[in-house]
Amino acid sequence: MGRRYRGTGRQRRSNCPIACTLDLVGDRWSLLIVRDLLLGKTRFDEFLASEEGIATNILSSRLKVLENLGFVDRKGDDRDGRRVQYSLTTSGKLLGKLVQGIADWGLRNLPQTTLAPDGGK
Amino acid sequence: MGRRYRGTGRQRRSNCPIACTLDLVGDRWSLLIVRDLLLGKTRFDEFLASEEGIATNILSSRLKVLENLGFVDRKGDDRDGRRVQYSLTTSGKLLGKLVQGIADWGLRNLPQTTLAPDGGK
DNA sequence: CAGTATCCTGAAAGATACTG
DNA sequence: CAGTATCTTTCAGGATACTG
Repeated sequence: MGRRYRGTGRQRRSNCPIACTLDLVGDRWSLLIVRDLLLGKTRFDEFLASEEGIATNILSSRLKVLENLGFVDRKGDDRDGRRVQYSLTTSGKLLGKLVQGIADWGLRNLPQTTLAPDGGK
Repeated sequence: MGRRYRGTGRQRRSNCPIACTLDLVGDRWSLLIVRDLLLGKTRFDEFLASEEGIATNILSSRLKVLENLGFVDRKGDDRDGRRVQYSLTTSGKLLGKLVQGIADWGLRNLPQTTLAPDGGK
């Protein structure tokens, strides 16, 4: 139950908005989860199924961080633990815009990058 | 003299433009160097002086990667090793646009982030 | 000034087994 | 289905000394 406000738990290196963003969500997985949410995925298993292959413990941890940061909303049907749904908050959608910017840049500037052939699922 | 095309040397996890971008420049330091270049810094020592405190070996390594990726140009006065100048290539400036997008997002969405008080140097 | 070369450590990630 | 709990590994990053 360790209290950690920020992202991957790193210390904030400076007040630079770029450095802070990196310290918050600049890890290997967070933005890919945001991507999946943008694509309409809502469930734990769907994130797990993405081709990059995140581990369950990492996914769980990142979802909690994103929730704590106010980017992700978790709707839990808690007595039936099988209907949990994740979605982007308003704030998370703004982060999603940034993720889309990254996608746009990647598509234009990195050879052999393509949008997911599964069309979002 | 190990040959590594990509960024931090990670394997490409997928063809997703977001994942590839992260694998390429999604580490703790690369985009901060791009930031410094945007701010007009050109010399090794200037990057070292940034408040986040990058180590010499990491800086050296990242500059090489960014150069190999075509984002950074190194103008070396090689017999006088004291006049090396780094700058963004055309391609690097496009990456710079992405970095600015991150800065904008950070400024709007992360409390207590501010632009560098040193005004770019 | 602009790096290289080592050594070392911690934390992030990965693998796996298990649970309500 | 949606996680938790461990254990292990790796490797990116940090510290430091040295060099042309």
